[in-house]
Amino acid sequence: MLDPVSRVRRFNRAVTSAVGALDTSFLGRGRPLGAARVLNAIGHGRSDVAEIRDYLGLDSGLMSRLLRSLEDDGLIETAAHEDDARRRVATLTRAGRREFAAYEALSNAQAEGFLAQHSQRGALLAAMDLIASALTRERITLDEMDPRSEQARYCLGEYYAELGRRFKQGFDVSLSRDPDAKDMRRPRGSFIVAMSDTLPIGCVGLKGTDHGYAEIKRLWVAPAARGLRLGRRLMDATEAAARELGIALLRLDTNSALPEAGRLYRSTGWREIPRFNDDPYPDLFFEKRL
Amino acid sequence: MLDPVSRVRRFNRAVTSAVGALDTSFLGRGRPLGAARVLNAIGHGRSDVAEIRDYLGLDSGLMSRLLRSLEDDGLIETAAHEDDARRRVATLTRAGRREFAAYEALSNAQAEGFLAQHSQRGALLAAMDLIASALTRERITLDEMDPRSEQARYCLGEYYAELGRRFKQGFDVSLSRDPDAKDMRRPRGSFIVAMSDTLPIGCVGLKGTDHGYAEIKRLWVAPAARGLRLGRRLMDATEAAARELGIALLRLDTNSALPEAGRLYRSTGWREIPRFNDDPYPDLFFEKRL
DNA sequence: CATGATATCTGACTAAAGTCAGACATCATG
DNA sequence: CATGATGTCTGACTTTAGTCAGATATCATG
Repeated sequence: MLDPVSRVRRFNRAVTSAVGALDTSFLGRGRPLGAARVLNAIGHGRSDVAEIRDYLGLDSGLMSRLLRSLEDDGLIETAAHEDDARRRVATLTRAGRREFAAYEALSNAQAEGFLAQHSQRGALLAAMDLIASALTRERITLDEMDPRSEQARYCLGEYYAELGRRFKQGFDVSLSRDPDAKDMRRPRGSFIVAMSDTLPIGCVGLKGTDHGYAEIKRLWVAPAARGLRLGRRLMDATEAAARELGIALLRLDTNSALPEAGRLYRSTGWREIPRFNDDPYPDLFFEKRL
Repeated sequence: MLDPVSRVRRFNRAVTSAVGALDTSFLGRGRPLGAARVLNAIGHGRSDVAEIRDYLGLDSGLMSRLLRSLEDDGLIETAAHEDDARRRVATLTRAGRREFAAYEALSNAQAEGFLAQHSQRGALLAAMDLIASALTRERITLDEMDPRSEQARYCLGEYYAELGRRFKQGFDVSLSRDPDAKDMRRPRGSFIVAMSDTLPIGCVGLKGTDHGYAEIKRLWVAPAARGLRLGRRLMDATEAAARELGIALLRLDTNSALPEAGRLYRSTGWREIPRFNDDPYPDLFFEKRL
């Protein structure tokens, strides 16, 4: 009935009017949208004036006036940046925090209302995650993190849960050779998390060993981020980290129940090799020389 | 990592900036957004001025001025409505059609660009359909149509395809008792299609018989529209149509491979009865007295 | 055919958003 | 410490969007 482009455009129309409705609800607090947006940006932790201006795409003159109007209303205070007195930082006053909380309540109510009208929340949220990830694709960052960080542990938890679903025999991490965190930290290795906004959507570990090679472990991409070629980006980033650490040979193991992983490795210069460990889960083994 | 409300809000943020970008691309043609929107509404076949005003939510004074500016630019012409000289209808001139085509090209390019950056189109489009249906929920209409209409045939095709996927033995419509179109037209029966925008997203047929009852056939809801309680709305509408036609007893057959259908019938006053036909596919039979 | 309702248009506004040039203080650099 | 770059601010605009009170023409109705 509809070709793909028409389907995207139907989505655009639907979403345009929904965004308009959200904006209108913000006007209910008697403040123009521009000022409300600046207040909310500050409330969400963007204190640096230049950063807010950049985020909202505002002219410096307009930005200055919006800040002044919020200041006059007693909602924010501005001060010189402590490292650079040309820059200004804005913070909410007590009244500003109250006002910000009111906007937050509006946003939350809107979101809850939307969820409440739908009886299949899981599918709806999964669709929203997928689209949010696709739309913010250029803003996904790959950050090297401690494998014990909250973000890393979240990714690993999701990864193990997915293996449990996809392996016929399930997955019990205690039976697998769980890499020691310190093997995935500099200088022995590395752990990279892909972040979209504040949401971790993928990870990969580089585990140093004493056997003349390092291993790639825990490559995972959130279902919502699949199709964005994030797996490849994560692999490229780990290989770059490995080169930086002077690692010349990489190995990894995987399972044929994860065909997309095998395809990725084969298409990016990895060569299948015989089993090189006795982990019970993998049945495919690869190697790549850097 | 994220609770449902935060996930919805992440989606809102992503979408707000995407919508803003689309608006900005429209400004590239040197015309304010308001005028561009009116031009596009006319291009998409909304000729009646009041209808456009209602669709875009514009004040009559503003609308009038926007029309005048488009007219001054030679892009549209307005004339009195042929049935009611108070109303005006707007049509594109040759130059207007050219300009509209340029906007269409921008929209299409944007949609294509978005699709092109994603390697799992099917999943992305399914997510967009789902969200578009959820967002336009209040604008879904149930329209009685000829079962031979394009919209009805599209729904039936999707319905058969889904049965093929969900029945272990597949589904061959020629083996099933395919109802005659005239049995699903007034005065013997009815066929209702649920429309979202111009997209059919569900259907149900009421088939008149000569056995003292009518049958509900072909109840289908598009995957993108599930969770909106559309199945129930469709059933309510058919039952209303049946009452109108003086039908006192309804029957239907279904299959236990479609558990959501069974749940719907049981929760809306249907009573399971013994097999009443020799169709090879159904294994569950229901009846409801009106 | 008088009357009230409806659809559009015009004039006279206001508010919000955005633009631009230049002023000013501060910073980084040689 | 002179110089050019940077970040913010102010004043003086323009454009866009939106509001509101009539004016005008037409329609539906009794």
